[in-house]
Amino acid sequence: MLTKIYALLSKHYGDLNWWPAKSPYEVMVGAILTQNTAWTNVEKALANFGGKLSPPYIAKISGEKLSEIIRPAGFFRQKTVYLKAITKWFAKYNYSVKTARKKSLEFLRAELLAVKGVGAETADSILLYALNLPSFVVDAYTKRLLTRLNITTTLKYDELKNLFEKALPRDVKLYNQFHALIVMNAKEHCRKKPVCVKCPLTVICLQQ
DNA sequence: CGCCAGGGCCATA
DNA sequence: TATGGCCATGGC
Repeated sequence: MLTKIYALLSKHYGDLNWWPAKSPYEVMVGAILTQNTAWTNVEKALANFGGKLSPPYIAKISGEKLSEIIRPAGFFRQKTVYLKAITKWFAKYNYSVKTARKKSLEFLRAELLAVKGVGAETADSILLYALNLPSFVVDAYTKRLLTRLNITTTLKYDELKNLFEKALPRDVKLYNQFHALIVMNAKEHCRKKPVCVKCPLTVICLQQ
């Protein structure tokens, strides 16, 4: 079923090439800023950096200034702490993705989960979209899709993640594209309507 | 005006 | 383990 969903979405939307960011570090920052927050607000916060967004900059800037910059993204006090924390983690690898990738996916995931402000989804987003490692990302859109298609309603994060990873080839490009497709599809269609007329998944919806 | 958005932390039972 | 309160802005 998941394979079919992927095929339908991919055929309809084509290659999306996520994540919308200029650098791996910007992916990390975006992943934290978008926690329970509309992406449009994240864009405002990112724009406030005025092109100065970099690990050393975040490392040295004061919490007060950082809070002002990211204010539009909401939850700015905690996210200030989180950004400092993820940057401190990245410093262990000299702010280098190449260096970080010398460690295993499992090791890095455990490290990320130990960072304050980094939960399962944020960790997987960073692993997949910043470090290019095959860790499937489950988010609110993913859960909503599976619910809408009556596939599952009760599975927890790791269970959902395993569901996808067992059903699909362990491939970074595929994980990247699939999650991007789910987000794209979710943003394009009303989340509450059970019937999606113009949705590429209509074929599946009508089987319910 | 109320609802919600690409979560996660923490206290409590 | 599993709920619930909390965090905050901006679009609709």
